[in-house]
Amino acid sequence: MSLDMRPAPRLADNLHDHVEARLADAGQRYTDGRRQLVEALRRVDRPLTMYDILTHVTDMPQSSAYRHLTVLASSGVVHRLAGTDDSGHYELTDELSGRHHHHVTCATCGTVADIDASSKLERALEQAAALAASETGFVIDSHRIDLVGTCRNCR
Amino acid sequence: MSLDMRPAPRLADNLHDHVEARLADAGQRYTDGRRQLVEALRRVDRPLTMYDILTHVTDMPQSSAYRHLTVLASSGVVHRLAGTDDSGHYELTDELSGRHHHHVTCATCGTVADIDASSKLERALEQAAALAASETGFVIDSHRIDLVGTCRNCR
DNA sequence: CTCCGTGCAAACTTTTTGCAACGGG
DNA sequence: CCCGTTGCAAAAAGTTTGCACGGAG
Repeated sequence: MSLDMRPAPRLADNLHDHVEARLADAGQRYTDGRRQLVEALRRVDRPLTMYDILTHVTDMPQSSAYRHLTVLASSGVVHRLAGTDDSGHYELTDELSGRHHHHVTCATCGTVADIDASSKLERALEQAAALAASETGFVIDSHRIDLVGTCRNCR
Repeated sequence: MSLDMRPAPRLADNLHDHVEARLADAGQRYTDGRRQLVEALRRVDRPLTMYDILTHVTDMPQSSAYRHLTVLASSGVVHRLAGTDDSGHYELTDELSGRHHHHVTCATCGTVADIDASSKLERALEQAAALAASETGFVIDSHRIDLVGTCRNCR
């Protein structure tokens, strides 16, 4: 996991160029399969499960999707989140999507939606991170709020 | 998931009585195996994986542990969290442990530690929850912060 | 006596990996 | 040509379930 020496792209216009550059930094190629996955994650703009992904990217073997996502994750292109159920969810990283955000998970169906981060919230989280560091001895890399609730469909 | 009509025990002195009452409410018995699990979760006082649990509670079949934890979770005695890795972590609920708290996960080894919630943080989270509700149409049940970092052992 | 709880083994879900073939640089 | 990428199938890891027995109420 290398530090980000590259200026953060605030918009996703030239998304694929940035993805390619990140992959190149990690010594990886931006192949067609990987491009399809990035494109799907951009289009849907919501954390997707493997099942969701294979619905949007047909004719890709599951194992290839996992391998691509692993590469994309370690290159800082995508981020994997856990959710309340057992399956992982994938999304473009904050740096590539251009917005820092958090998540809300549906306790019933496991769907994850994004919420944008407010500055007030961020300040509170910074404090929480500092507190946690001093209490637990952890070095905090990142923070994330996960709210749990019930989505429209499950009500 | 029933509402909590029972006064929250602020201390865990009579923990087992409270557990028994919650189970009784759900029409369940407080058997020896279940007691062993609750006792282990109390002793270690940190979210435990199944692997951890079976280390502390020897001579319990894994399937029984899963079944007990499912019962305990649906009775509001334990809570299951996701973490960054693929395996679930279990802990006593806030109501039984007597303290509302959040978590910090080690990105390297997956260990999860607790952090107590400050009132300032809680206020910020309430606001975030309200914002999320209006933006996404979710009804928010609970909130949780998950900080990600590196623990002492992994540095 | 009747269920609930328990153990064992097998099934199921999600994710990872070995191996061989393909193909771009 | 070489090495990274891909597909297929099998394996691994985590969790759930069917079935039968035993013990508590």
